[in-house]
Amino acid sequence: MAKRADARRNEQTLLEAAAAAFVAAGVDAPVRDIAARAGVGVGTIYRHFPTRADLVVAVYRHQVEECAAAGPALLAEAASPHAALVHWIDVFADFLVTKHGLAEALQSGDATFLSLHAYFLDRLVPVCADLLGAAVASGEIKQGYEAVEVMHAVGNLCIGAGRDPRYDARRMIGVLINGLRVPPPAAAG
Amino acid sequence: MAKRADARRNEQTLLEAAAAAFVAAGVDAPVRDIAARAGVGVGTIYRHFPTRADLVVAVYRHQVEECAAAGPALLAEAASPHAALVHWIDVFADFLVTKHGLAEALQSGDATFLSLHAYFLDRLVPVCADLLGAAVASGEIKQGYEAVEVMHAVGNLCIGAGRDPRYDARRMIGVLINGLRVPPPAAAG
DNA sequence: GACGATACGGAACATGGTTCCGTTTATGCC
DNA sequence: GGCATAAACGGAACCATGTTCCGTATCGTC
Repeated sequence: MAKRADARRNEQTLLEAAAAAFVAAGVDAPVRDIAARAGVGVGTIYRHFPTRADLVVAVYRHQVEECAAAGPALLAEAASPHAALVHWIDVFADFLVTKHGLAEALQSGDATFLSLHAYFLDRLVPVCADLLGAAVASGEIKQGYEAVEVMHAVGNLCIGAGRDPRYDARRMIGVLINGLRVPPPAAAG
Repeated sequence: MAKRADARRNEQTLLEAAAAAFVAAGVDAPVRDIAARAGVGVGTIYRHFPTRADLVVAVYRHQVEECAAAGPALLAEAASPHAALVHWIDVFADFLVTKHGLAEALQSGDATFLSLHAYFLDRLVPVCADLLGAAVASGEIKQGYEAVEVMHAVGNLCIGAGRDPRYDARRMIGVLINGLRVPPPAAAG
């Protein structure tokens, strides 16, 4: 038999409650808070989403998929592979920066978030690898850098964005990507 | 009256126990563990080090001071301000990378570590600012970047070092710093 | 409407930080 | 040395949070 109707309803309610809680308190929002928002018991959360990572992935799956889909699209549209790469990384960084605590969770090393990390990598590293490869092939980016390390670095640079007004994650990501260019790089300010 | 002798002894014991616990379990080592290592009650820890940040700062103070002192020394010795900057950042990154969980704690945003963050910034940002300023003055580094953001970025890039063998924090820091060079940058591999 | 499978709720448990206070110990004084 | 006092100690108790478990309620079917 398929899932029961109430279960399906609860799963949806939970996703909305979790999304709201994540906005309000970050992806570490207490389980009890999420349960309370959804009007269910904590047991119900664990039944639908055995680990916190499952819940986070479920909440952000759409956006991760959009980000993944944006890669080939940008490569097709943009003026150059390098431009596509820069733009895509901007999309990726936007996503991380606007999700309170997500960048931290991704890199926390906390076992709770291991499968979250894995999902992001599985889904986005191949996309990034294509962009990076194209930019290398076009002679704009140095070869020898792996997509996974670039993603890791960009993800790291997103940490703390919005906490300290003196730190602009996108600006530093720009510096990093500039450091990947083959000389001479654009004299970006 | 000065501090009691047993108190002084305990403080020392605690510092050693904490250092050992930090090596074994990272800077988030449970308070009870540290207390057990030192053979004291948890209350004793809180009396000597009201916040976890105080304890961490006490444990690493020497090394932070050494790092701060290395700045002017490198500037005096190195072939160029840029070389001094690169070398100093390497020293700083080494420090963070070898202290399990320290980079994460610094950027966690957790209130527990706020004063730790503040101590690092107070102590090291001015040093970095001097190096950066010298490298800008010598025409090797683009102007317009603040020491605090560079430090923040470098600290961020140290997160996860040693957890994923595919990620080499120093390599990515190298890319970042290369991105700060005035064109043309060295064609570093 | 009754029955079995499914799902639910929330108490109970585990873990880790933090507080508090009764007890112990060091120190200065006689 | 013995005592009074302040300082310091230990660890139980408390709080917050994640996680498990099972008695109860609900759904879907016959």
